[in-house]
Amino acid sequence: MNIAEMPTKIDEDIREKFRRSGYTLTSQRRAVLEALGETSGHPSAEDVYLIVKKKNPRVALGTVYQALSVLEDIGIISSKRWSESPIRYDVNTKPHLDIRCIRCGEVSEIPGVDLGGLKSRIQGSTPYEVTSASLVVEGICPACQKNL
Amino acid sequence: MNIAEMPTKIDEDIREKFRRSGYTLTSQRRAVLEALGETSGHPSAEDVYLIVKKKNPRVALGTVYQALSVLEDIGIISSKRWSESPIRYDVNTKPHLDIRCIRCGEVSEIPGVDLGGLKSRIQGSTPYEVTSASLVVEGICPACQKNL
DNA sequence: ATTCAATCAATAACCATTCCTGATCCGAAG
DNA sequence: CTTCGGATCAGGAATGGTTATTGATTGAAT
Repeated sequence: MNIAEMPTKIDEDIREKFRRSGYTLTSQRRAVLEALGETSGHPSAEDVYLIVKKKNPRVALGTVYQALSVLEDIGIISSKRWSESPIRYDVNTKPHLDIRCIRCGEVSEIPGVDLGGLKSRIQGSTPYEVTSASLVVEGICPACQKNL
Repeated sequence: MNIAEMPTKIDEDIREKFRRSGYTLTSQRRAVLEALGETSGHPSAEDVYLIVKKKNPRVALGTVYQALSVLEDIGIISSKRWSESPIRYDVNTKPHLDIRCIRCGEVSEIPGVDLGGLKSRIQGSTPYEVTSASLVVEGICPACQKNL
């Protein structure tokens, strides 16, 4: 597998999703997506804005919000909310668990927890039509545990 | 069991929690708590404010927020957050599931779902010290399903 | 009754996010 | 390659829930 192929493959995937959705793949939206891919963590809209601004100082914060909303709408990225924090974005769109440190704010993934059937188990106990069920997890990261 | 005893019993419980916490049980805080008890639903701070205002038009919205924060701090009430909604308050402090209708905003409890061991199961998969794990559930209520 | 900290009412400030407007871009059709 | 119209953009104002500030008021312990 040629490493140089990867970006092209990803591009094809993304282009396809944009085409099907009717949205246009603009340079700003591509820049937002790239910024999201560059960060190891789970950045906020503001974080993404600051990264994008380095290469294109003219982008507006509102544009970043709008781009993130479009990217999420077509299923290229996902978002999660915690109290005391702006919305965090993630290139991982598969159902998974993320935990946020209540001291330093860092978010990281928790692998290996089975979330299967959560929504359907809930659906069995309510007359509502369940559209989403997500787990919000908070804690104290190893670094902050040490620094008291 | 004398029905007239109930309010007194509740009062004792609450008085005790206030005394232990060091906060003072003021008329405003009592009014906020009573307002919460009167509503069948899961009111927002604003909802509570409007109810309290009927009997005491001089209370300030900020006072309601502060009272709710104190009541939650000492474990008399609980709160939950959904996107697209202000924080909702509840006199039920036991772990339980609530679902919010994404059409009309109504919140109601989902009984009969076992949440046991959720936190500890997560704790087993992360080096973080897990402090909270809560489920945010959204859906469409029966009434809104009918009205298209 | 007095006192001092806690609480209050009123209002300003905050912050993440959304909305608005006129300018700009971009792709489809000639 | 040009034209055209709708989508998108930059910049900035507006929004809405919540928190912070301040001087006045309350109330529990002397």
